[in-house]
Amino acid sequence: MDELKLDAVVKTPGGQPSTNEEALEAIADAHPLPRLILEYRGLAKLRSTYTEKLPGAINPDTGRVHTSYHQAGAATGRLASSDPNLQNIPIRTEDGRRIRKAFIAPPGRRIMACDYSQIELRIMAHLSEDAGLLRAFESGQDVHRATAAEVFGATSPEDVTSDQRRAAKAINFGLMYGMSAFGLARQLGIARGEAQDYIALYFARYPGVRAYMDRTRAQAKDQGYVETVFGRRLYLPDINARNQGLRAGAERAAINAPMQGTAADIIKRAMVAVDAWLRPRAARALMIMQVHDELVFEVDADFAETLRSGVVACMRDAAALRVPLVVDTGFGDNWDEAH
DNA sequence: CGACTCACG
DNA sequence: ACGTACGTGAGTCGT
Repeated sequence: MDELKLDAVVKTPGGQPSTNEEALEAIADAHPLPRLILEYRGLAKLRSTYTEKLPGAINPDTGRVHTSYHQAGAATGRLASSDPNLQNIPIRTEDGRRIRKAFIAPPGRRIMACDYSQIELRIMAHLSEDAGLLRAFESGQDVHRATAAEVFGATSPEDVTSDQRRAAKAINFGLMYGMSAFGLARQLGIARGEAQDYIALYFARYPGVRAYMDRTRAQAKDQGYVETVFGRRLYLPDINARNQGLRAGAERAAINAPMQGTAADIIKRAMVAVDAWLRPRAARALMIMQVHDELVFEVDADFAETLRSGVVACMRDAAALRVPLVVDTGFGDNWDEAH
């Protein structure tokens, strides 16, 4: 970067000039090299982590890849997956999806994927009891579109542009992570002041969400922990630290953990229910993977619809919140098609 | 073994 | 004023 006079705009946690995707993207217009490096890195990652590793992970006795799930692997209550990690199989790029297509159903069977729709935002609606958010989910609206209509003042959700919806989606996700105006600005490529305006507008339209977040921070500082809907706690030893960076990090974790943790509780309850439902039907279908808000099955082709209705009921009824839980399902001969 | 990067929700 | 979005696992590189 020195030689080509390209300025680094991002620093690593160690204070060095970063060469990560964001940093290279920022200087890609000044020289052809950054984009070539990104392209190479993306392909090298897919090859070294997946293409060259997964075939060696096939168990010769079963002909399958078996991951390890860790029940207490993540602080929030999520499962973790390792050796190999099957919770980070690519999906976001076309080349990546070629990896996912390699996970196939045996002859005569199909893959079924079932995922919770917007589960963490639904939990935020439940916990905050915010009237606008509850209404959006109760009426089955596209919640990012509804948020965009509120924040950007569209007369109706149909008038929301794709850019407005994208910005609203970033706001919705960012809020659940305890983001700042700076973080939103960076995510959207806009000025800090503009991002701050969006956030202020959001909280004006969804006052229950702001009150909930203030409550959660206060409770964390007071009690030293936050908890999920079902009462499972995450202790936050840094929540009152004098070191501002540590303290701010703990505050963001305090905001996020009840939502991420409740979602983890709910899908685990669903898995127990699915297991019980499936037990007398074990020859017809297997629950084979969990990916945080998704369950994956293999199923006899002629049993697929029966499985779908059984699993959807288990997942939908795993918790009774102030908003409905919605489950999306898909089938395919491979995991990619099932989405 | 730590730092960095990047795959996923 | 300050740093700046949550939670993971794994590959590569340098020490």
